[in-house]
Amino acid sequence: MANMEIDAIDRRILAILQENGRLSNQEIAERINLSPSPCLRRIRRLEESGVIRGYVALLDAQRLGLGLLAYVNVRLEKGGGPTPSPRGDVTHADLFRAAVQTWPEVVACYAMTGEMDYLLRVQVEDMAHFSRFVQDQLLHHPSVIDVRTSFSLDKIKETTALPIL
Amino acid sequence: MANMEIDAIDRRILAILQENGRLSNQEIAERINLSPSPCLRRIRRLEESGVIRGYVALLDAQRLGLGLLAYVNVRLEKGGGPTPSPRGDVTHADLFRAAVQTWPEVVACYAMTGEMDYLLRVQVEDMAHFSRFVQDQLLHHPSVIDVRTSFSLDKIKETTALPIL
DNA sequence: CGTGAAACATTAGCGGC
DNA sequence: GCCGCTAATGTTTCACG
Repeated sequence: MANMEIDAIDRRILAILQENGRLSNQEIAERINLSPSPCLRRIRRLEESGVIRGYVALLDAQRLGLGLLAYVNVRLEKGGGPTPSPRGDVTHADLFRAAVQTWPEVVACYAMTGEMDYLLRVQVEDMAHFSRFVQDQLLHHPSVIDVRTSFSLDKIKETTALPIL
Repeated sequence: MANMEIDAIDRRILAILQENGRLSNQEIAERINLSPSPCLRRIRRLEESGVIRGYVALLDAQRLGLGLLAYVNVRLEKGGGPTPSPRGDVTHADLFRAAVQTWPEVVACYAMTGEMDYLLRVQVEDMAHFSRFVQDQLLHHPSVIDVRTSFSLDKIKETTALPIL
């Protein structure tokens, strides 16, 4: 089911769901002028095919005491792991990626083109917490060479909805 | 309702909902050993207070033909707007922020500390589309001085769920 | 906080285009 | 193939103990 046709009606359903993921099937059916059963069949098909990756609630970071958002650029050592082992090497990239999965304050991490190797989105309570994270986790990690941080001063725009229409 | 107490039970509800925003109230109530009505009352309270900002479906960008993700650092002109007007000025920042809202390919934008003024997350079909966006929109904008782009090579981690437990 | 009943939503089966 | 109807099942919601 990796490949599937997505027609204009599917796109309208997706546009609605990525703005409000809890609308009832009936409500969605009404908005696209379809009866509930074919509408539901389409939604299930989009879910099972993986076009819809899932449904989530979005929370307010401020109100949960996570008021500090940072983007951190990380550069790693090149080549094999920290113990230069024979072959079938664990690379620095492998080690770093595994570590990232265990750090809860890192909510996103991408391998990037350009000067730096990785871009991390880090969501924490305050500067004290962030400082501890950088000192004790990031800079402490054997694969990390260099770290450059920018802090978010203001959120101009932020949406999980993709421009599909 | 800006300030409200969030106890351990609320946090467990939030942790569940930010992983699966379509679970039925009954299912959530079971998982936290509560009966459906107080559970629903808590959820409604969290929604109305704004701790839960909303519910969304997350879509697969690849399967929707939006396979290219870029982070773009933007630097703006300093001071008042492009027509150096008397006072009560429209600043370059104001102009740029308004433009950002109208660009669908920009799914996120933050004002940042550091060398560059803004960080944009841009989601597009391919390099051709991205190139058009930079040339025709970004560089064409009168407030923009400088633009530096990095492209995502690999998604190591990405979650909308905040580390609240 | 929990119970229960009414209102509402989801889902599978079937006939028609 | 895809749509829309109906009927059974399951879920949400609210008044009340």
